[in-house]
Amino acid sequence: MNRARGILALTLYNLFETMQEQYSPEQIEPTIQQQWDETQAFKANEDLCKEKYFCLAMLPYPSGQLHMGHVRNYTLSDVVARYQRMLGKNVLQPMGWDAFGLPAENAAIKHKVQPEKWTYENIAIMREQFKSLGFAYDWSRELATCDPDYYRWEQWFFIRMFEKGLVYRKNSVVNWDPIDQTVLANEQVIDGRGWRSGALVEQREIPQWFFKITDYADQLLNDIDQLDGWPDQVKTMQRNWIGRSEGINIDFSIEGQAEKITVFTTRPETIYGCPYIVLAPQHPIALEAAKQNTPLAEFIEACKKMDVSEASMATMEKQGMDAGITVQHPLTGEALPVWVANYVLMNYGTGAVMAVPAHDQRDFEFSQKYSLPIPPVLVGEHDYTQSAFIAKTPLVNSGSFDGMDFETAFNAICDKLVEDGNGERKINYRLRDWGVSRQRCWGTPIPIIYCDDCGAVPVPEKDLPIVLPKGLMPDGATSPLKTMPEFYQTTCPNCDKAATRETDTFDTFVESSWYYLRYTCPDQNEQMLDQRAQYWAPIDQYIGGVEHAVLHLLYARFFYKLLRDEGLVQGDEPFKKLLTQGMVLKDGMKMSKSKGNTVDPADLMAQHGADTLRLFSMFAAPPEQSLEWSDNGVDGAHRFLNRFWQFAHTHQTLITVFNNDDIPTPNWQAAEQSFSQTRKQLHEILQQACYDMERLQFNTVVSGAMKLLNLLQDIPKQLQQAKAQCNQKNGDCVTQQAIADSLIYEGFNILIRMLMPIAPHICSQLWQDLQFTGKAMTAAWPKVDKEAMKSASIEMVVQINGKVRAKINVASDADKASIEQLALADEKVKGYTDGNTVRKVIVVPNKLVNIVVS
RNA sequence: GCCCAGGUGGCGAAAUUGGUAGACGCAAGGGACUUAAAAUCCCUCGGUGGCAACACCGUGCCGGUUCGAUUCCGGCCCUGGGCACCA
Repeated sequence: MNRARGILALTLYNLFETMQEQYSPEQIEPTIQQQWDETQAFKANEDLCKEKYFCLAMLPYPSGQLHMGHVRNYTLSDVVARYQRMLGKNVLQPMGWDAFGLPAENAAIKHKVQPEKWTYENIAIMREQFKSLGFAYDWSRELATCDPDYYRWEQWFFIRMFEKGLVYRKNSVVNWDPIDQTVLANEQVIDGRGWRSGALVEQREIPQWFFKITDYADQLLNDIDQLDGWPDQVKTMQRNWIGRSEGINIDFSIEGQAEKITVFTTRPETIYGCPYIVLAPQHPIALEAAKQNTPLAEFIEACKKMDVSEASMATMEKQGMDAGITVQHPLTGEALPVWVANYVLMNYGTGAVMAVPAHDQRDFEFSQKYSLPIPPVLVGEHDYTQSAFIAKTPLVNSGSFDGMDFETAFNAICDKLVEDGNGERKINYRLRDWGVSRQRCWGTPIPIIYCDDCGAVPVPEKDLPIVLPKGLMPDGATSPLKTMPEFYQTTCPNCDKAATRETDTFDTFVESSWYYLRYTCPDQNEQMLDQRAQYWAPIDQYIGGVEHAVLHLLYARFFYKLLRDEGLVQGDEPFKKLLTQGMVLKDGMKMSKSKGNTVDPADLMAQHGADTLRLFSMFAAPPEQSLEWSDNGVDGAHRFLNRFWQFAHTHQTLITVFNNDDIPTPNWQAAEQSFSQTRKQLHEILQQACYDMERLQFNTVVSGAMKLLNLLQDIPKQLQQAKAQCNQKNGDCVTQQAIADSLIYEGFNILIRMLMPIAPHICSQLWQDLQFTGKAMTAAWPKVDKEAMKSASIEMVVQINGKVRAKINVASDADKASIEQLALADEKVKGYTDGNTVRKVIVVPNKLVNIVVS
């Protein structure tokens, strides 16, 4: 009986022991998260005494469940935020929801659920998932862009811009589905057909609202130079998107008419090589000509039977038709035919180009197809049956301009055209004004009222916000706002007559162009932004997907300048540093529901915990590259955390004792060589981690942490050897033990701080278990001990003709001459140099010696 | 079509940006422990040849610059992102 009880007690005791030592994220993580909640650990205050740090990841669209792209994006941001906090900065990291948009309307059509309900339910799910991932957000600043308290300020600002003349209304083409009688987004057009109806999509012109972003083209271009913290690739993409080019508008007078056709060109020096000019199908003169020309009218009509995206325009087969009118060449006086072709874009330049088939590839292909002339006007041997000759060589066949080089000819011809009244120098931008009207119901209502007498009248400030009606239920056809008189019937603010509201809503890019500033004062009900915006702006680190490299980031930069010009913020640019994160792939493909290759972060969290997921997503690839998903890799990350946990618990007493009694300063002089080497490596790893942290290369920070743990796990073995050695020498083995212990303490202390930003739950828990001084929340980033890294000698590589042949040990302060001598004296090296002539010796200090022999 | 990236072992990657290619991890193979399995620990692991020391080849392909190139230059091939109404 007693014996049985004894065995039971022993078993329980063992069980208790194993439970203690078991790494259980499912217990640790909620506990730690609750501590953060209760202490409002991440609530940010405007503290003027501390250096502020605004860290932000692009706000998510609340699509439902979290996907791995979210986990990666928001972990990156969280690691930066926590790291900066450890450096002592006053960190703000908020979170919000890009809550308007098409998917909510699609869900409404599919599941008969109101967009608002769907959106808020998704937000609730995602908020919980974010919380269980342990992100250090200041939740008190959370915002959703579909909240009238948010979008009222967007409406207010739009009206300010209207009053300033920075917004206007004009006709613009959209994709029209003739069966569903609705406007389609580009993504809803599949192979030229409506996604639901299958009808051939048509281009249709409707009036829409525009922001005059082109007024800011030069600023948006020039201020790119201020963006030192942005990747070059993104800056280049933005420059190219704005596409500033210097050229000239040239008038070609139409024979027999007073009217002229104006073309824009950046290559006026090739004007003698222009055998015809080409109009976009939507060009007013083309439309005019089509009135008396049925085949032309049919051709223009046919050009409308396609979607409006630039990609489909550019890949489409070039087609054209002679418009039956002629113009006069401004320099030769020659009569030139006018063509209409689908490859000329109405919304770039003047919608008309002078063709120079010999020196422009698109014109060349067009000339070949329709057997039009290809007269060369530039010097150079070239086969003009194969391709256009693209170079800037001197002119030929160009009258009095023959022989001039590119620059001289460019200026001389421009001057001549301007002098004759046929030209005007012009700087053109590829950038177009930003069309913000959307024919959708789940968006911010555009605050405009149409009155028969007064025209488009802005809603008075006192009537804002214009709130979306409740109970919206889109059905895939006309926007419900257009069928709700209670929404659109109103009176004119000017004359009180019956009037109609605008039923279009804003492009959701408008919301995402300024949300980051609203985080600074989400509770401000009197104005759009207040003094707190001045404290926090600009964003110190912005993080988001590469797919936003142009549009979102350009619109946000534009809006910041608009806000600056209204005195609401200071400075020119909203984002000091930018990190563009790569995609998450599986089997080499982007993860998506349609491809059926998704991995559910919720499952993985349930299985391994948040820290494992965070660790893996930081470790698997550098932030900017695409990340290949691997289930085995996740297991590996979990194994590492388990090893980390086990190590702490194996050495628990040791570390606790050291911590409470302060670390004895070990006598490193008395240490065996291997211990100083280990300590040197330890600080080298830390130094690398500091460097990698600054350059946001977290994958190598994780590998550094792994190396560090491997190093610490080797110390007991080293101790055994050291003890054996000092026994032989009758030395002080107690000292060796003390040194090993203090190394373990020092190394683990560094390790736990190094991992804190990436795996904050396990680190916080261990910090408490090991009774480290102070709170885990206020732990500082570890410091490198430069002394530890000093060493009397270093190893250098010796190459013979660029191939590594030997290694030598040299004093760390040795000069080049003595290093060279040492290298040449090496036995292995002699084997290569004997009987050969040493031509040259290159010594790279601290790295290598290369001996060139022959 | 245009603009921007990327291409390194069986796989994810590293190489502080012209200086030891493959750190760290995954997978695989072998071994220890175990009645067994799991877990854990130890060893091997770019290719070819060789018992071995070692030799040669090797960072998408072709060429160039350099004592030295994954890194710089020129040309090509492939993959990914963006192209203005997906966000």
